[in-house]
Amino acid sequence: MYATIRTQLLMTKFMSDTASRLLGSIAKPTAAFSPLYQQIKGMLVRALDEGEWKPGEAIPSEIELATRFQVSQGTVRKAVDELAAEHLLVRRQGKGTFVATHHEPKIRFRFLRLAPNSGEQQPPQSKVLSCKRQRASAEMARSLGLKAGDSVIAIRRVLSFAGKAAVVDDIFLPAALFNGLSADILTSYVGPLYGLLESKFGVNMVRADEKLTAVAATTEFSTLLGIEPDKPLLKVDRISYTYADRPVELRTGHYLTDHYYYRNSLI
Amino acid sequence: MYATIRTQLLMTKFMSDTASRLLGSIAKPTAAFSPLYQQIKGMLVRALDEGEWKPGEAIPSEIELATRFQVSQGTVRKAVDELAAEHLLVRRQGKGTFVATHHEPKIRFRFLRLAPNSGEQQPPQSKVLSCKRQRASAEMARSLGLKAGDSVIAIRRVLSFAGKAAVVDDIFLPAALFNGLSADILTSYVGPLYGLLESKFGVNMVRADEKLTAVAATTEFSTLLGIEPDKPLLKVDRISYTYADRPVELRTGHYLTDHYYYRNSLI
DNA sequence: AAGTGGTCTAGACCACGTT
DNA sequence: ACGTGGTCTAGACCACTTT
Repeated sequence: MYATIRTQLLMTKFMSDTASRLLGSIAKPTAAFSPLYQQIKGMLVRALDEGEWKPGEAIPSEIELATRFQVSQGTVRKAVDELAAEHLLVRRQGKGTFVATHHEPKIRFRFLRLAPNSGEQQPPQSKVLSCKRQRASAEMARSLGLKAGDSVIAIRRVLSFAGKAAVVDDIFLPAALFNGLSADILTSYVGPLYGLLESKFGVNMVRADEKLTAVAATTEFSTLLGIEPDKPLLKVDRISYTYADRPVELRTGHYLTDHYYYRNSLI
Repeated sequence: MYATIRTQLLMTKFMSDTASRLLGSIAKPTAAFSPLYQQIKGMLVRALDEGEWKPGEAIPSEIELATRFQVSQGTVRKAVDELAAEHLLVRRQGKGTFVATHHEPKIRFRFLRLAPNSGEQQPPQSKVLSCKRQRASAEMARSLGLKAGDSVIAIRRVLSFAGKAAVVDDIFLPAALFNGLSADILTSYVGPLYGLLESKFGVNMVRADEKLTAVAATTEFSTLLGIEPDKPLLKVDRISYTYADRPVELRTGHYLTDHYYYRNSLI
């Protein structure tokens, strides 16, 4: 099976020196060529997307993958290196390479960029206010790659640190992917939402884009956060993506930044 | 000279298989070991910091560096790869490896994360309001690694897009590093501030940390931005670093996010 | 001792840009 | 034609973890 893939790869995409040796210089390099390690990276992502290995599990060793794909260990290595840099995989020397999971202590809440002005970082408490099924708006459907009128699950929750409300989240998920998700399930679950979505629904968030603006608190948000109206809030619009860049979550957060700030690094 | 360095590296840090072959198995690996490519990366950063190669210039080819450091091309490659990933260097196939510069069109304003809600991204106009020399506050001195009472240059400017004011920046630079910087120089210069600091003062910003909060506009900022008081603004506190993680700039921006947003990617 | 990822080397050849 | 970075291979050995 893999030998077939290999041949196809080489024929359509790239002439490795091995192939040159084997086949002679028959074919010219094509206009758009993609290196072997990129193709292998793509195949690994597809395997992750199809759930061949679940979050937290080990993927096959480099040597094993190398024999499977009929390439050298170094080529597999480069593919895995990039996936590790993108946090799809986690390497552990001496143990193996694992599918990244939102349950891991070091990764938990890694998409939550709020840090306290003083004191230690601590995990938030989540209180679910509502979880309703509704029709996607036109813009929502477009962002999530849904058809107009498809169902989404709308969640509203409040995050608190040390008992003080700091964030109101409005979360929208394609109902087709998260069938059965309810307020009860959300409430009874401890840990990050993305951990739940990963374990119970097999959808692993790996990347997100955010748009930040400053807005005045509406009366709605001011009551939810226990602050006076018109107080400035940090509004965070997020689109989250799973493997292969499929958008699967829309989220708007309203952050109270009196005692917390949104941290970012520019490189 | 390089042979000496090489020997020292090997003795203190790491036993390459070459070294093992040469020296036999005399020394045991030390507790804290740093791979060769990391050491070479460090030496390259030091060279950049000392200005051995200026922004925009090419550094020596990989083969040249390999013979200099007495390692294989692959080891140099790994060091350069990491520096390219951190945007200290820029690789160009067929041409060479270059020191990253803020003048490059693709890099210009890469620390400015404001994007328009609609329409094309465009470069900002800068209007310098003041440029004064003053004493660093205690906290400022601490952040910049200065002694209490050292001089800093304080710059206030307004950035506009399509003639509309969008940002007020308050910038603080160690006077010792930027002697002679004046409002005139700032005003007569076209392009990003970091480009000027790089060309005229030899200080290249490579990394920055930001803290974002939402605040109400004071009367001061509301007049500068031409908006009503108490309007929500995005406050961005930034510390910028040059090579080897030395902090060299403190900056607070107040962003009007009516028509622009702060974009961010979580990975 | 065995298995995994991590480092390093040496050599071949490809793709890209310049001469 | 040549020099640069980019890819790929094969093999050795190191560091870390588990058996």
